[in-house]
Amino acid sequence: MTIVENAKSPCRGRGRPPVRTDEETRDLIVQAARAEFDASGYAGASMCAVAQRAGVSTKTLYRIIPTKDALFESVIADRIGRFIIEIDERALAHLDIEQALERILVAFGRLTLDSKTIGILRLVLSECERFPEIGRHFYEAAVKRSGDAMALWLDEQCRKGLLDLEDPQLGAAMLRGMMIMEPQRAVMMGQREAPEIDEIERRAKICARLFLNGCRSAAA
Amino acid sequence: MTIVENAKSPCRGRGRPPVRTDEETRDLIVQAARAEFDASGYAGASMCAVAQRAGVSTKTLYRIIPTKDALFESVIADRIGRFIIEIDERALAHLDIEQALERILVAFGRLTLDSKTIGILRLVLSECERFPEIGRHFYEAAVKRSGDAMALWLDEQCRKGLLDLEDPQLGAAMLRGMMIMEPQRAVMMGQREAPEIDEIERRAKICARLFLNGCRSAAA
DNA sequence: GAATTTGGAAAATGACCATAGTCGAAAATG
DNA sequence: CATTTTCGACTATGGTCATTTTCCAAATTC
Repeated sequence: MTIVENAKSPCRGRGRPPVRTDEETRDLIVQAARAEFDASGYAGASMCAVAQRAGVSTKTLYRIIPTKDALFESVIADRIGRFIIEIDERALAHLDIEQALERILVAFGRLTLDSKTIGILRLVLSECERFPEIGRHFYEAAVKRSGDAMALWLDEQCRKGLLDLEDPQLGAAMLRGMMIMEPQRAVMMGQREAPEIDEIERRAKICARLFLNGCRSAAA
Repeated sequence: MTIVENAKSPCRGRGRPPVRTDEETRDLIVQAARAEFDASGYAGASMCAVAQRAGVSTKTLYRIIPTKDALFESVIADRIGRFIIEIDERALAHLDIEQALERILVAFGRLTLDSKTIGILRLVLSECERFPEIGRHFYEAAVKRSGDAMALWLDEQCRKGLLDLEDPQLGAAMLRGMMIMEPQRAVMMGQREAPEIDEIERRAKICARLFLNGCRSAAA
């Protein structure tokens, strides 16, 4: 008695079969919307342009995602998972502390200095007044989570006696700032291209050394 | 034979005297526009709302500032002078290097962690795709100039042998990042209030110590 | 082929906006 | 009071946009 089936099950229904599943269409739309919002901001983006970019009609667009607000939120939600940096203790175990921190900073830099990431960040910053939920969600899921991961690692190094830090959260915040603020801001303002991997590595090396020296000396 | 007088000289003209000078009206409008753009972004702001906030008619608004673009540029231009940090060598001369750096960081923090400053920064970041001139101008006049001032000071300390830095520009960038990125971003995302002066001072102290220790140790 | 279902193209709707222009009430001079 | 000037209230125009609706050409089953 399964009256309700998957709406898109392939072999039922008499009419014209769907070109794509709604899932796929949804993806197309969200990708298109990301590009459009990125180029024009929330208020400047046009639903019509999104539909064109996605290659669907506005009718389909509105069937899948019913309002512009919902579309914007979908775009952010779709990307938010990519803003988290994982720190894998075991992969770093065989490295000395400076090399390990370098690795962590490189991972963080690759993530946050990527031009797509910066595009989303700009969107969030621009619109978080209009969509406080998005600001909060992004901050919790991306900024805070990366910070916590770093702080946890720093705290562990302290417990191992390799480091002396009063406040690992603050230390993590400073590390992130010294690593990415300047280049990220320059990219966001259109004053330079996103840095290549070798620049990120160079920067990470200098940051790691300066930071660790700063802490070790403080301990002495 | 002075035929052309000041357009608003108080005692000529037979008709109704102007309520304000055009200068004053212009100020009113720019202030109102700052609030409106800040609240709604460029595309979302309405000229009508700006006029209402300023308490003038749209006619007057357009007489003083002829287009929305020009208004936006006026808002940014009006504020851009406030984003520059001056470093007064003589005022710092009697301090040791750590105290001096602390002072510099406090000045920089007060400037860049102020909620009005952050509002303008958000505007610039949001709209610098639409107004590349604004992005460039802001970057040159604010970001770069502050950075240069700091780098110059750092370089001088190196020459005095108090510091060992390969790249003072990079050092200045890192200092700024560690000092302000995290709190500035949290404020911009609406996740906290702008920090009070004592928090800024605490942060400056920690930054200065960590940074100087980092550099000195690198020299040893 | 008839019935049925899909989704694109295009137009319709109702709102808001930048910008320009008209009108007239107020306030000063002579 | 007549004249002159300022400026706000109101209206108009041409445009864009989000959202809805209509119409229709496939594509599939029976």
